[in-house]
Amino acid sequence: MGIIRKTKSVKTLLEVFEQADSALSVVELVERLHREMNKTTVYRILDRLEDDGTLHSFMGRDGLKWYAKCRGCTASQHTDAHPHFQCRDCGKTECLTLDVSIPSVPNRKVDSAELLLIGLCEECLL
Amino acid sequence: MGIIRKTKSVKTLLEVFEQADSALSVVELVERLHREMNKTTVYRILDRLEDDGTLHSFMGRDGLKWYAKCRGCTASQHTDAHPHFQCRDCGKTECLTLDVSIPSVPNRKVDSAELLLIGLCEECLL
DNA sequence: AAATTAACGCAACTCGGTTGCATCAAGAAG
DNA sequence: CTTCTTGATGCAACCGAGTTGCGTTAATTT
Ligand SMILES: [Mn+2]
Ligand SMILES: [Mn+2]
Ligand SMILES: [Zn+2]
Ligand SMILES: [Zn+2]
Repeated sequence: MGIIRKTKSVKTLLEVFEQADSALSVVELVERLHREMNKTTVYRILDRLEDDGTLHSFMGRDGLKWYAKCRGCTASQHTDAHPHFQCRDCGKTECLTLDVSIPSVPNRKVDSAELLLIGLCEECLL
Repeated sequence: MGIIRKTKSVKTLLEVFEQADSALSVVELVERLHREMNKTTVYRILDRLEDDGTLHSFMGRDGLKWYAKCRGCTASQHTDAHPHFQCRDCGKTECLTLDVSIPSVPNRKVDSAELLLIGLCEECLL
C-alpha cells in the first residue's frame, strides 16, 4: 500500500530526494533526519513511496539498502530498470542512464535484473 | 589472509561446496552445519576461502550473503565475474555461465560488476 | 614428544531493519 | 470552524545476520 496522506514527514523526504543528485542509503537518511522524524517513520515512508512508483530501491555491495527517484514509474508500471554505480572509495552511489540488455536464461523466466557497477567515482579518481 | 591449516571444518565446507550444484547462503550453511561447527567458524572459513580464490560471494536481493565455487581463480587473480540467478519463489540461487559485458561509465573507473537476475527457476515455472 | 600458533567455541555484542501499540494529526464530513 | 475517522507517527522492545574478544584446542613444525 502506498502513500495516502501527505504528512510533514512525507513532504520532507520527497524534498530530500528532489534535491539529491545521487541515490541515498536508508542509514544516511535516518541519520540526517533523526531530529525531524523517527527511524521507523523513514523506513515506512520509503516503503510506501516505492509501492507508489515514486522511488526505487536496490542493495549496495555491503548489503545496505539504497533508494532513488524513479523516472516515469507508477504503482502498476515499475519498470525503471537501470544499473547503479557505487564508488568503493567514498561510497557515493548513483543511478546510471545506461541501457543494459537483460540477458535471458535457458529454462528460466527472468523478471528483473540488478546490475551494480563498482569502481571509483569522478572525484575519487583524481 | 587465506587458509593455512586444513582443519576438519575446512574439509567439511569444501566438501559441501563440491557437492552443491547451486550457490549457498551463509544462513543455510550455518543451519545445516550447526551440529558440526560454530556459526563463527562458518563465517571465518568462508572469508578465508574467498581470499584464497576458492569461493566467491555476492549479495542476494534480500541482503543475504551467498557463496559459490570459483572456476579457475587464485588469491591474486579473482576474476571469475559472472551473473547470478535467484528464484523469487523458492530462493534457489545459481551461478550463470553467461558472458556479460561490463559497461564502461564516462569519467568513472569500473572495477567490477554484480549482475543479479531475478525470476522463476526451472522447477517453479511448472 | 614438545612447542608453536592458526583455528575454534562461546558468549557477548553491533547494527540494519521490523513489530506492537498507544497517540497524533491529515483530511473528510457535517 | 468543529468533529470524526483512521492513516501515520513515536517509542520501546525486538529480530537476526554478521562481528569481536578471549580462552582453549588441535594442526603443523621442530
Ligand atoms: Mn536507480
Ligand atoms: Mn557465482
Ligand atoms: Zn568516490
Ligand atoms: Zn524456484
